[in-house]
This record gives sequence, C-alpha cells and structure tokens, in this order.
Amino acid sequence: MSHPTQKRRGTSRKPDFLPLITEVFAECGYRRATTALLAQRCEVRENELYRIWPTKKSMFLDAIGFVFEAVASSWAESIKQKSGITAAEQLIESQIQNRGNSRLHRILFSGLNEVDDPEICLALRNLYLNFHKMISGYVGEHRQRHQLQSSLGDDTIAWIMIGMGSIFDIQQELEQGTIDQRRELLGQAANAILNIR
Amino acid sequence: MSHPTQKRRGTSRKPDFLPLITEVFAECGYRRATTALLAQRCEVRENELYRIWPTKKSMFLDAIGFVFEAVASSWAESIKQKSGITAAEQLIESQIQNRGNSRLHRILFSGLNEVDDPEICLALRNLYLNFHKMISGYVGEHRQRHQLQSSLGDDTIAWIMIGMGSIFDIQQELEQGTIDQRRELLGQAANAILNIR
DNA sequence: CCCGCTTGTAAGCATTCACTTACAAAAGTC
DNA sequence: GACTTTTGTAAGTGAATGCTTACAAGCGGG
Repeated sequence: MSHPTQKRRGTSRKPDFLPLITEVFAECGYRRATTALLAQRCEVRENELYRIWPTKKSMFLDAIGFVFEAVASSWAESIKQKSGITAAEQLIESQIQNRGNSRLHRILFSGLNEVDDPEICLALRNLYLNFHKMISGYVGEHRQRHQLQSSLGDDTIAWIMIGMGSIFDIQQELEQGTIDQRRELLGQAANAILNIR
Repeated sequence: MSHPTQKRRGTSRKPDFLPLITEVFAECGYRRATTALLAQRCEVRENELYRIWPTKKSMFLDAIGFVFEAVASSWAESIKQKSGITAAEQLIESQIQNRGNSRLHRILFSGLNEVDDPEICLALRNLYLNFHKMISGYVGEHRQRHQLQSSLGDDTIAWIMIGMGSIFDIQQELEQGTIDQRRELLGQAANAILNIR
C-alpha cells in the first residue's frame, strides 16, 4: 500500500485515475468517451492509460466496479445515521435527497447498450443482482419489524424499488418535470411499496 | 396514397424502409448501427437513404416515432380482446405474454445515451409521457370500476408500472433469470400495484 | 554515478464511418 | 420518342478514434 501523500507510480496509479475515468464514462457514455478525452481528464497521454489497462473496454469494466463500490459505500453511510427508523426507510430518505446528484447511473444506461459483449453483460448483471440483494435485505428487515405481510415477497418489492430508481433516472435524463416532482414521486412510490400489505 | 401492390418511389418509400431501419437500430443501438448496415437491410445503397433522410439522426428520430406507433397499436389490439376484465388487466396480461418478443425497447435504451441532443431528448420525453398518459387512463378506469383507493394517484401507479416494464427489459438484456421468472415478477408486481389500497 | 525502470512527448497507423459525388440505367410523362 | 425525374452502382473523402511505437527525460537504488 502506497502512502497517500506520496505520488503513486506505475500501474499503482490506477486508483487515482479510476474516479476520473468513471466520471468521463458517466458524462459521455461508453461510445462517446474517447481515449483521448479519458487521458486528458487524467492529465496524462493515452499511452499512459494503456500502460495500465489493455483496452478501453477494460477501463469501462473497472468503471462499472467503481460505480458499485461508490454507491454501496454511500448507502452504507446513509443507513447508519438515525436509529428508530429502519435501514430501508433511511435509504429511501437518502435516495430522495441525493439521487440525481451523481450521474453514475449513466454508466449503467451506457453499459446496457453494450450487452452484446459478454464481459460487460456479466459485470452489469452482477451489479444489479448485488444491489437487489442488499435492498431485499433491508426490505425484509423493515417488513419483519413492522410485521407486514402481502402476496409480494421481499425480492419482488426490491425489484419494484429498483424500477422506481430507474424511472427517476430516466426522468432526469429526459428533463421531465422538476427535481421536486421526481423526488415526490420517488418518495411516495417507494414508501408505499415498502409498506404494502 | 400509393397502391400497396405498386412499388413505391422516391421519398414515398419511407414507410417501406422505416420498419427495417427501426429493426436495425433496435438490434445495434444508435451508435453501432452504421449507415452501411441500415442501407444493406433496406436492400439499397446508402445514398438512397440519404435521399429520404438528411442525416442518420433523423432516421433515428423517425424510428423512435415508429416504435411509439407500433407499441401503441399493439396495445390497442390487446385491450379489445376480452370483456369482463378491465383494459388495464388485459394490458398487463398481454405484457406478460408478449413483452420480450420485440426488442424495440433497445431503441429507448440507446436513445437515453443520446439525450445530449435536444431533439432526441424531446422525442423520448414525449414518448414516455404519451405512454404514461395512456397507462394512467387505464389504471384510473380500473380503479374506479373496482372502487379502489389509496394514497397513490393513478399517475404514480402508472409510473411504477413503467418502472416494472423497464426492469423486465433490463433483466432480459442482462440475461438475468429465465423468461418465466421475469414474467412471474412482472405479473405479480404489476397486478399488486394496480390493485393497491 | 551508473543502470534499470517509470514517465512524458509526439507522431502515426489502420480502421471505421457518416456523408458525398458522378454518372449510367431505368421509368414515368407528355 | 424526347424529356424529366427517379433509381442504381461505384467510388471516394475527410474526420474521428482505438491503439501503437519510438524515443527522450526523469528518478531511484545500488
């Protein structure tokens, strides 16, 4: 492990570049993010990046992984704030407040256009499955604590919530309505689904 | 109006080409659908297409319109089959059966990566809003007939259903689970949401 | 201070691709 | 049958782009 204040060298600079790379992919999508632009944003030349990653695709795959790490850790942060309400409720509240601040979901939209590539397909599938598993866990805990029952399983509810997140993202991309309207919709829907009987 | 058996000429061949164009965009997405391939699938040369459309982007915009027409008319078809159940229920049933047969949603995914272009953004926004309006209408009629009430408005419910459709499409793209599992999920979620109290 | 590894600069290479041009063949019109 | 318009063929162009190569400069460790 290299010291944080010390400048990283060689392939160990990957962690320095990855957030910047991810940012560019999020802004432009996979196709329009040129290697020239990626290098420029990392303040190096293209061949520096190719000393670390063999192809542009491998940069993208790492960016997908980075998105997962970033989102997962932001979730972990947001559910440990208050007590008294369940993790699921805290997560929804934080989503209402913060979803739309990052454009990381653009990487997922972009990746969905590259699913013909089996590696990208696999990476995205795992990402979705992991998020779904986490959400299912929170939903299950919430509904058990409040002794809620319905014909819908926790996993179905979790998928519906992911669907609502996607709708929020799509609406944002399409500049549909105001941010407050989107938050209102997300909040109403997610809470209703979470507590469905 | 030209006679159907007579071969269309000039720009009036647009309706002949548009379904084929749409198909290619659905298969490859906007970026990877090359003009060479588009022409090949229409069994003409590229310049023939450019005699009809000024740019590739305008072909894509027309393809978005075609998707809307195609889906809307397929919906209209599916809700007039049985009586006794509401249009909303018939639509859900037909979605369970048929969603996934066409890959038209790929055009939407693809378009979401091009929203930096204001024309594409506008076309997609209108498409989503139109679908949402139609679904809202069906939902409202269903819930009124069954005298269902909840804190969720018809429009919110309609968005949730669009979200579930998106999840179905995403799962299909990612080859996540079996087709039957996806249908099961879509059916359970959509019906539960439709009848939420 | 020398040697080996890493970093930086610059140029270039091979493809791809949206879009164009030039022109001949065909078909419709009068 | 002259003519005008549409259709088909073929070639090409200029720009973008993923990725490579060649080489000089720096820097660390012995």
